[in-house]
Amino acid sequence: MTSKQRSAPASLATVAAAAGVSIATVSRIVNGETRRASAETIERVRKAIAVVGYHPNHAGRTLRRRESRLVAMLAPNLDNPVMAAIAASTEAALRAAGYVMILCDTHDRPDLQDEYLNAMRSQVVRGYIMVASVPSAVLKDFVADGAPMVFVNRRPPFGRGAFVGIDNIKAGAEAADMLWSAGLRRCGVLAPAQGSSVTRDRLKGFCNRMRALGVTEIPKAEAAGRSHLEIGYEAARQLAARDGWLEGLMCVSDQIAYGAYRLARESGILVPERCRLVGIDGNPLNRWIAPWLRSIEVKYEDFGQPIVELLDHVWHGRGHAERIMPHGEA
Amino acid sequence: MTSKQRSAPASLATVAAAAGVSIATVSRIVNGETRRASAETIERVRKAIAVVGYHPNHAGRTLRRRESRLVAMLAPNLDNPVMAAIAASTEAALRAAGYVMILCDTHDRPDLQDEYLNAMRSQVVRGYIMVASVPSAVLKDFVADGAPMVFVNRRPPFGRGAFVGIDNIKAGAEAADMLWSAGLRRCGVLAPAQGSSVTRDRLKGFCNRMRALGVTEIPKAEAAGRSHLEIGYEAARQLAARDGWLEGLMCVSDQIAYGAYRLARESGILVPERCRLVGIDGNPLNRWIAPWLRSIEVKYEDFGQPIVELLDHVWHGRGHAERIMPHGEA
DNA sequence: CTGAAAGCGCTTACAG
DNA sequence: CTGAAAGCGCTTACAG
Repeated sequence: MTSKQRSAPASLATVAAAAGVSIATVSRIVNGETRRASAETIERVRKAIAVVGYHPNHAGRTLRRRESRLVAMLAPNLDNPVMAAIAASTEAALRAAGYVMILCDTHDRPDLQDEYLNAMRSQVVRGYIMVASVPSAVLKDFVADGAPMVFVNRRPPFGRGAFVGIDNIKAGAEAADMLWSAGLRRCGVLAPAQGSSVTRDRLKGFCNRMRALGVTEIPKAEAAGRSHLEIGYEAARQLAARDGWLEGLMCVSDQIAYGAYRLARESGILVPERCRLVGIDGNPLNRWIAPWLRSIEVKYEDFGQPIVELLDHVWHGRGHAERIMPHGEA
Repeated sequence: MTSKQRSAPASLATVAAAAGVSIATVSRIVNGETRRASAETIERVRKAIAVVGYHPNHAGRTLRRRESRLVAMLAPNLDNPVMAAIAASTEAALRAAGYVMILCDTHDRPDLQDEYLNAMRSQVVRGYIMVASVPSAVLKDFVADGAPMVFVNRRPPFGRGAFVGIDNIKAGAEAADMLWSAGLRRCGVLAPAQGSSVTRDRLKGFCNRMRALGVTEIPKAEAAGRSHLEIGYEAARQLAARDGWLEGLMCVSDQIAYGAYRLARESGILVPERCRLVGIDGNPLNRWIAPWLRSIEVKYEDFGQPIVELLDHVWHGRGHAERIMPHGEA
């Protein structure tokens, strides 16, 4: 109701002039420094703010305070549902704490990660949330500098750092149990080639458990690809070509299971009757359109809260804590 | 290799002192104002920048220039794959043009949309990309103020504005053709209750085409719910209870089709043999795990480029253009 | 209870 | 080719 067409935006000075007080006073009131200020002045300033249509300019505040309310999240691959769930919940938790999240898509590339880290530093962001980070030169510098960071899913590639994620070894073991308890003995694993620590731990947990159960041979296929969907398809193809269709396949992620499913369907293999698929992640879509998939469920929509808590720890210099999130079957 | 542990970051002044020149000179060189400057000075400054580990502080620049390189995208519901695809492609296009995107999740709520619009203005963002915006008080003010905006998918709720989206009426008509050409005559539609213009147009296009083909009765179910998945499930339930299972169902979005699929499966109805489902959006996941769904494909990953182009138009005062994106069958 | 003043880091006309 | 200076909007010790 107040704004003028494209005129210069109102500043503290505008308000001060309109209210007949100093900008210091306006600043205090804007910032809720209400305890020392006469009720009358407060009222006059509030009115002036409404009249001139004042909105604070964070560039000024950031410059002065040498810190902003911005928090950067760097994540690979926005269209991965796991990332989307983490991003959505973190965004909500940060907003509740009075912060604004900047979401950067690194495409899992070290060069883009570095570009964004630099860009975010230039924005004077207050913290960095690294989801599935990748080793890179600038990241190394940031860690060495003690930049406030929380790592999610993948552990920090350099030194120590706050971390939120699940126990992937345990998750892998439970995937093994799923297949075993269904009576399946000849099972294989599908994974991305040169996977992250997440992949490695899930594989390790699975294989160790299987061996503990007495299974000595665990056929494995690793493939490269632009997405886990393609990786799953290709890895399943390699495995089927080599060992035929096994009774069960443990897929390192649900998306890999989707890829394997497609090949099975195209090959006339019934899932889960002829070949059972087990995944990890618990994509919420499963119960709607992939009822054939059993999966170790991870509640990524619960990650936001602990992520923000750990960031708070780091800000207060309380060291690098960890939050190992629970997971279940689904 | 240069950064010190948590010391104050280097500023232009630091560099200037180290290089023995004025901060004006450093500023020019940092900004590539290289034409007027001796090669020797440039070299000296470059060296000093590396030595002190200088990185620009955008708060200072923004304050001075009264504009930033930040662009805000406000979108409902980050975990909707349609939004994810639009966000990812826009982010890439903006980055290529030298901007940084801030992604805000409005949860389709007017109050959050307003909160974010205000917050983004405080960040001095240079433009606003409103994906599926909702009518709200602050949005109205922004539009009246002539804030640089591009609307995506849903048309601007107030006045005129730049727009990127598809021809939803045509898409609805083509969905009708899909069912008709498969020989199906008794078909219904599933939609969200109180849908947006997108929903209305898709419905309108579908019904008009069906009527043109001689179909007089088009059973329709509209349901409310937290997600299109639930809406699809519930709408299908209502329709089946009222009219039994029809030969075909046109679902206003793929997610609605997923919901309907779940009910069909639970009801022992074979899809697509007994009941054919047609959706709109062309979720890339379909070819992997939902081969039973035919869908009008929209290339949301192509939206980023035109969105940034229109933003550019607006910035240069070239008025409010539109880009109607193509769609196809899939 | 309130204000004058310094200064955060940067850009940019202006002078030389 | 380079620099001194003003000023963007804000916060905050300090003085009163």
